[in-house]
Amino acid sequence: MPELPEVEFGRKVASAAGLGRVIRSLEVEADEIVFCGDSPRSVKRRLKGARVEAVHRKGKYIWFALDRRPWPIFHFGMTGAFRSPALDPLKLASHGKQKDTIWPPRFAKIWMHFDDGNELVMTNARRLGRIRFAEDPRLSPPIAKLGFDPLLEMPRLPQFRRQLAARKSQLKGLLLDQSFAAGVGNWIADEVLYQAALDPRRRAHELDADEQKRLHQKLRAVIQKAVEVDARKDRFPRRWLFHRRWGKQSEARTHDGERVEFLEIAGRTTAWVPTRQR
DNA sequence: CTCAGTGTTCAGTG
DNA sequence: TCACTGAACACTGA
Repeated sequence: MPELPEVEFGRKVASAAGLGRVIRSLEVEADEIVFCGDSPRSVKRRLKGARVEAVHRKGKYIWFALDRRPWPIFHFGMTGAFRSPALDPLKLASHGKQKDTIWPPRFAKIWMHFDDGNELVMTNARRLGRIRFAEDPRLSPPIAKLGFDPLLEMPRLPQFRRQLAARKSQLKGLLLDQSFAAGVGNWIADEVLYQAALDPRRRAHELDADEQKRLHQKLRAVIQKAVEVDARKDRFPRRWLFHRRWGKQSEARTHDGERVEFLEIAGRTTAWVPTRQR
């Protein structure tokens, strides 16, 4: 589920639930993997009684600015999410008529109760997500190494051109590299390359001026649009490759009837349209 | 029962 | 150092 747009929606959920409020109490799963070795007791000690002064995101990471340190950092892995009755994606997606109104949701790893009665849960079914603490998240290991966030700090074209010229990797691999563009994941990389009409195997440094410009424009546009609709797939434009890429079906076609093919690049399934991407 | 998978990290190779 | 690959992580859901 989570690439930049989904994580940004998670930030909104956390913000709606907890911004400006005090964490009065919390339940914490004993999970050494997800909590990076921290015990439930130490997680509670750090969070209980703290006020959430801001909810930040960079790339696929979310962290809280609390009124005391250290601050918690959340990463969803492949299956995590924030859930809150204050802003529930499942309710939104089904116009309120969802059978999945179980609370707390399955696979809850941390369940925060705020002083006004609001609640926030982070779920993580496959345990590839992480919750860790840092004195200054923006300056510490995972987040400090990230490249630009395409929603918040998209470089201007001249600088983007220089960054491309400095990289010899394949475009697909480059877009997935979080130290280049933070928050791009597998489907966004494919969508951007499809819309920019670029072969995912092309090398970054060999793009011509027009190709650089298309990549720059589509990277920004795809992410902006997905964020604008709160990462709701049913609201992604109908002509996006996104709707056609799942299941590796040999008969897959684009909106315009072009053949969708599949490659493995950088260890990930890559959907692309050879008749269009050069 | 098998297996892909929307993510990250690390060891190993060239 | 860079570029890249493969494996590991963990476990659901098809």
